[in-house]
Amino acid sequence: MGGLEAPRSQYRQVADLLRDGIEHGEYPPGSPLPSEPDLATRFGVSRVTINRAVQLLRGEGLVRVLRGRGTVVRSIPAIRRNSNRRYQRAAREEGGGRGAFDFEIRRLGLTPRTEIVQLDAVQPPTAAAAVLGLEDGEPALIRKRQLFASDEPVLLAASYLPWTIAEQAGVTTIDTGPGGTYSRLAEIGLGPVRFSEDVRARIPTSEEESFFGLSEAQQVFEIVHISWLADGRAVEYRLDTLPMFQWIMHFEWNAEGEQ
Amino acid sequence: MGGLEAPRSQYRQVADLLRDGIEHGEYPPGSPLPSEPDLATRFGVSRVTINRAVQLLRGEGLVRVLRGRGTVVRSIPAIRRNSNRRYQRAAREEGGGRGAFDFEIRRLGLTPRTEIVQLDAVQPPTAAAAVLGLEDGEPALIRKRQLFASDEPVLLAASYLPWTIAEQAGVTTIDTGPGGTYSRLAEIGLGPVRFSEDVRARIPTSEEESFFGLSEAQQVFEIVHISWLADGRAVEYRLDTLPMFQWIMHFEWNAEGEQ
DNA sequence: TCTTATTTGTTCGTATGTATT
DNA sequence: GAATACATACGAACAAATAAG
Repeated sequence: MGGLEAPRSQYRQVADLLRDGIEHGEYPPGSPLPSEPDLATRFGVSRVTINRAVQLLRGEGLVRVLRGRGTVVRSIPAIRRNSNRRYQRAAREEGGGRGAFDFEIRRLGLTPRTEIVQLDAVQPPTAAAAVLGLEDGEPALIRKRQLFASDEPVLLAASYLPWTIAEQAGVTTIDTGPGGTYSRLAEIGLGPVRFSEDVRARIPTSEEESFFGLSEAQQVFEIVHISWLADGRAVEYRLDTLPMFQWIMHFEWNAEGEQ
Repeated sequence: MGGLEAPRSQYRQVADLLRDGIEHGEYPPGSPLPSEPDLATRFGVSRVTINRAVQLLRGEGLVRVLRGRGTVVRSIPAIRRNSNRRYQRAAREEGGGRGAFDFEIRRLGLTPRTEIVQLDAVQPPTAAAAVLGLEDGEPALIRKRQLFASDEPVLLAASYLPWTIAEQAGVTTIDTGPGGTYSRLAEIGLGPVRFSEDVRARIPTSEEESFFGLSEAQQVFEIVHISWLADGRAVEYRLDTLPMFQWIMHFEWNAEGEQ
């Protein structure tokens, strides 16, 4: 046995102890945990039990496990995603950054970075096509981005716009100018007036798993963001994927009526 | 080995097969999965491997595991939580129910049920006291509820109101009347005009674990809901806890300005 | 109530595979 | 290639919860 008691399973007790160690500074952010054989000897349990405990911490986002190298304590604090503020012009343009993401990250003293991994005319997924009112065969602009906070991957975003609108607004290039896509849309009279978001949790795709360094037991937030025009049409369909432990989502709205 | 191939681990392949079986009707909602020894023989793997696969499905909310009895396929579909609609008077009063929760559940053809487990004057948690502007020692009304959809536990809610306001509004009793607490608050001129919600994922408390039937690896949504008055004061601090797989959260808001 | 069979939960020792240094 | 570190898998065993008698 080795000192660990019965009512709570050993791997959960080990996880509790390691969690305490992380929160109390014994294992500071960025530092490695002892190796699993080490911990097994230290706690007097088998390595399988240690591994299971570490999987729990991994699921909580407390550690990042690097196969062949070791396990390190994560260092990026939770990022507050202000859904309302994100889509106000002031927030998009402030600080010279290209959007509210930059602001959210810099506020934490971290360095934001955005990589565009795809910028193309494509056949949109059926869900996106339906929302955007695209006929069969009508193309859409896809803008797929990877976003980082101090080199930690924190967000995957895939945005779809009707190609004709994207071309007219001049947002088919990498740099969409000050204020980004929304400001260009506003300039041609197609600025969205209302937004909706659907948030759910799901298991990551294998692409997301490797990008975020997730285990298969961890889940991600999936946010379906839709930008609406005054006449009820949608101009943008966007799919955001976020590691759950990395974000706090903030929403605000007024009480009655249709706002 | 037994027919399962290398690049993807066996327990994940087993999970994939079981997931397919559930989605394709081989194991319909409410039906039991074969026992773990059975599945071990069937797939030609050890029972530990089967157990691990089932834990994955459990984490996704596809099955409910009952120790000593077996594993059954869950039957409650994802519930759409419309944060905006929830706090409109029409939604609160419609259908004769006592709130938007009833509506959301009935829409799915399920039977809503609410149990009040605590209704008291208490010292609020520090976070709640700070938001509500309560001095040290000032009491708050706590209204703690368990909510069910066709007897499946789907939501835990703990709401805090300043006691003096709660008494004045007449909401210190179990039945708060048509439209609920918000309608009573409105009647004394303290109807909230704005709401905010902070959504994050965290591991469940042991209370939540047993109430929702979660494993330790599953997480829950925690929603901090605050109801604001026109003068910037808060009248309500509420903590909602939801099993992640059970809900889709919907938000809507207008584009510019302070709305 | 007690007993027994069934079912899931946990743990170990051992072994092998894969990734990194 | 060798050493180190994490990932997966098996067989075996026991614990804990449940159900049937």
